Amino acid sequence: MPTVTHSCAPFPYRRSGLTIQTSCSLPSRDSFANLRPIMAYVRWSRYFLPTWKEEPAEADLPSHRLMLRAGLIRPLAAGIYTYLPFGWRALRKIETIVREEMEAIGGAELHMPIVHPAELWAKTGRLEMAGSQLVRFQDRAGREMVLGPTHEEVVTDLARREIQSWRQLPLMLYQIQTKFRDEPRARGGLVRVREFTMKDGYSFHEDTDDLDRYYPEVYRAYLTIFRRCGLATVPVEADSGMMGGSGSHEFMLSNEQGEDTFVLCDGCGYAANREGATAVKDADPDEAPQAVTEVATPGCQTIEAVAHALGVPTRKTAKAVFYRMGKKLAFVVIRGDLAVNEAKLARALGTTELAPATEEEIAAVGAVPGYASPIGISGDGVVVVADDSIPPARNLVAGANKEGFHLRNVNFPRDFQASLVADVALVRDGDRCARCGGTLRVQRGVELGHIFKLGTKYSQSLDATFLDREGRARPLIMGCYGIGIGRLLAAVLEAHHDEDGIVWPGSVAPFHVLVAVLNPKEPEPLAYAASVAEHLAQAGLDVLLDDRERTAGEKFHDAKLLGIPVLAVIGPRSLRKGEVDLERRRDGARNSVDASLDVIHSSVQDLLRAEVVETG
RNA sequence: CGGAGAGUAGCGCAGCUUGGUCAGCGCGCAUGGUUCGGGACCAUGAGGUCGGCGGUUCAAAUCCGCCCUCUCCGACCA
Repeated sequence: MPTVTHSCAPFPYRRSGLTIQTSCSLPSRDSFANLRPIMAYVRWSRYFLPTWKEEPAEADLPSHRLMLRAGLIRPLAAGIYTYLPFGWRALRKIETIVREEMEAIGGAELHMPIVHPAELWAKTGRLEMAGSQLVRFQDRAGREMVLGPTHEEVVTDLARREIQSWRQLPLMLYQIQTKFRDEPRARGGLVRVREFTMKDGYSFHEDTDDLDRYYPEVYRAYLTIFRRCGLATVPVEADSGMMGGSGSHEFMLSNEQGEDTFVLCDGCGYAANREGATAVKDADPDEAPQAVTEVATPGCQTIEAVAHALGVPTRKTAKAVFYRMGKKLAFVVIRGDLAVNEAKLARALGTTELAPATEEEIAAVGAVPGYASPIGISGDGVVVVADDSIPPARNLVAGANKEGFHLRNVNFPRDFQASLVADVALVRDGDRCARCGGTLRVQRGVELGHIFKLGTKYSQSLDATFLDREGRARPLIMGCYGIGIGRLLAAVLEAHHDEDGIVWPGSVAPFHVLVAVLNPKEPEPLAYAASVAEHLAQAGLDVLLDDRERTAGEKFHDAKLLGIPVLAVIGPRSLRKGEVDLERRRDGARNSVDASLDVIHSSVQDLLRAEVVETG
């Protein structure tokens, strides 16, 4: 057997979880049998963990600042990050939790490609729908390709080829994979990025009953995953949006700076994404319709100005809002105190392409911007939509379609008609709950997970069918389930930090213990600290040894910044007394224990057990 | 894509209004020495085409134009 020589690495060249032979020649075949797993610790002096003393100017969110300062990530471009070793460890801890819970509900992990043929996306109609978020390019043969922003198409194509019989169902496939979406606006560090790691799962069922039975299992698994990561999430009813399908929930972490908005009832617990939330619209006491009269309102182009000029509350006005959908114009009439929810409007109109209309487009249908009136508007080019707040309202002030004039006492449907009456209003903080009459609160949050009952949207368009028990070919019933792993990591930091740095929940901490030698230049303390680290690592703990030649102050500050649950301090002061000082990151509690390996080990374990209770 | 802000040494910033000792400060980094339990001290030193291109001028980090990048708000978001 040939001997390959290479330079010897200085001790220790063993990293956690790896088995690296440190001899200078490859071992013989037999010697592999003697290798046993080496649970090694990590020496900071030989690790890559750069920390920053100063706050980065670019970052706003606490999680983003901490990830940069504590050496978890580094930016490459807008919304594109490198995970450094410390951050990658945390990410892998989270992935492990996700894997365990997915396997627990019968999921089988696979790995799908990141590059897809565009043709596949054309078949489901999402090639154009996904629009500019979908990165497209050509391979050398000129074939159109895309970077996968999600994998419904690919997994359904796989199912089409492989699933023929009801006997193969149900099936849950999942992966942890990189996605790329060219977001128009990346923001907030890892909260909203363009390249990201996602756990995406897809279930296949023979009928909707089976999907309905399985869906709650995933729902519960998601709650478990987030709880194990130390996060209390709020499941909210969600809009299934461009995914299609019949039911959907988002799992939100309540956070002031979150990228999403949801509504929570303080009475019955009703929770919904703001896109789909409904609220009671109190109607004013019924009053007799009055005759329409014209009134001069010069310079009053906003509802507030008109209401003020005429001395009426905004809820006694009708607001006109215009959207362009394709070649048509949507003329939305809504009570003046309410705002239009574009997602609801799009759903009511059965369209996905809504854009605010320009003044020219508004004028083209005969309306006067600022004084637009639904009265007398008709024609093929315009669809009048009345919010359901309009029919019960009496004697509203509306535009007169004449520069500088409004109409008093406008009533629906006496004075104008609508093609459609629907709830298209945005829920406001303080609105009353449609279910229990309680008060709705609008909250910002970070969307950590999203689950959908897809139904047959993809199986139909990709012709993924199976033979049912009666021998009939039917499209697969599907569900899909996503978790943003990097965003979950960011959320952990949002929820678990203090002014000094990160405070990891034990379950996802990159290391369990940080062993800090205060005087690593002295051979004996360093050797002793190494033996402590080795001992703890052999016991199965993830250990980082701070053997850098830094002042004690720097080490203590870095320890707080990194947020490793337990800090073991080895310095001359305690060593003289035959002790080691242990400090818990969560509350700063300190105690000195006898400097024997076993005592240190059991003391550390005690502290870590307390962590599990607190976060589990 | 709209609105706002910012690009000067690895990080944080000053200098720009009023063009000319204006290539600076703090931290970090390197070397030597002193320190050594909560971000120490002294000395010496390395490091920047001032985001890019063009223009004005005797002279541009500084004035003008175009472009690029980054951040925040909004639009958008399976």
